[in-house]
Amino acid sequence: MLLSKSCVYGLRASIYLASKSDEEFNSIKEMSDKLEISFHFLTKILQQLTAESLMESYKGPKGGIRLTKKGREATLLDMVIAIDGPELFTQCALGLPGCGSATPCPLHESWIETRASIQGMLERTTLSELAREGKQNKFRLMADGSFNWD
Amino acid sequence: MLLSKSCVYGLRASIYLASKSDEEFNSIKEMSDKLEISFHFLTKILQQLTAESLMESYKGPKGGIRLTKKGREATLLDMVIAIDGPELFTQCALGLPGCGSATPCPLHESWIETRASIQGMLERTTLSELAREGKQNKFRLMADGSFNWD
DNA sequence: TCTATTTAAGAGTTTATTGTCTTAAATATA
DNA sequence: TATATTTAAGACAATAAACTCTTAAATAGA
Ligand code: FES
Ligand code: FES
Repeated sequence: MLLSKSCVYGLRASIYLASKSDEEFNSIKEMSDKLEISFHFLTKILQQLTAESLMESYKGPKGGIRLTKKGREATLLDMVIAIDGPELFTQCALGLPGCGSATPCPLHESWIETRASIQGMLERTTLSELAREGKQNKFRLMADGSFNWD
Repeated sequence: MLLSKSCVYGLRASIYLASKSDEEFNSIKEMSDKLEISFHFLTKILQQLTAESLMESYKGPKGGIRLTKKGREATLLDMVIAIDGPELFTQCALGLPGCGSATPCPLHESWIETRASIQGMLERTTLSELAREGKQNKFRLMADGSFNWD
């Protein structure tokens, strides 16, 4: 799979949050219910993102999580790298250490091009854009189309 | 990672075999030594490929493995699908079931395009080509450049 | 035929990923 | 201040991926 499950969950949550008001803290429990993601697992992933200042959380009643300014302006690539790390965009397609034109493997030329196209696609896409389009076109954010963008 | 380790090992072995004579059976032990891949693990991966008629093996002294005609004409995509399955090229980037334009997620349009570019890159590249170029340019097939194409 | 060699097959182990559960810390509100 | 609510943190469990080991089957060559 291109992205880990953690990453995919993190992206879905990010898009969810991007579709919400900037100020309000959103309950993780409610989000995990709506997106059908394990609550505790999602919490851990979001903690990674708060550690990277892409989100911020607030404890207690009325508490929850929201995107920071940085997070709202972030691209999918930023989120992916925060969760899965940059390896996908730096590593050799054949898993050899030190991918580079100095010591290319047979796939190198093709791969750096394809890799750049993956990266470019993630870089071009901002969370707010995605959330806006998702809301507008009622794209789904969970298995069945039952997700409600409000 | 884009491809599983099994897949990457399988690809490296496939390129290795493509650089060898069509008729001779190549010792898996020798190949696993040269490519620095666990012998038993590699054997299992190659068994998958023989099951798909991309390779054929022969037991006993002077035994080994070689590409079939089908295997020699195969593209990287064929090898990848034989080992990792077609999921990478059919599944939703957000892991939602049933990726398709009928029930798109917010990433769908971008992803099918990028996915096609990955597939295209693997499809364009045949094993024999890769082996020929690798041999010619002494591209590396293992960690250090010490691999010898003969 | 006997032995050594090599792949096949399957059980078992280790490690990483994914997911669950419990307890602690913060905080709003009664 | 006491309680309920919510995230934080870490231990724990289940599953999957990666890797190892053992035994069986095929076969070349002595
Ligand atoms: S060295 Fe293999 S892709 Fe760059
Ligand atoms: S439905 Fe998500 S990528 Fe197609």
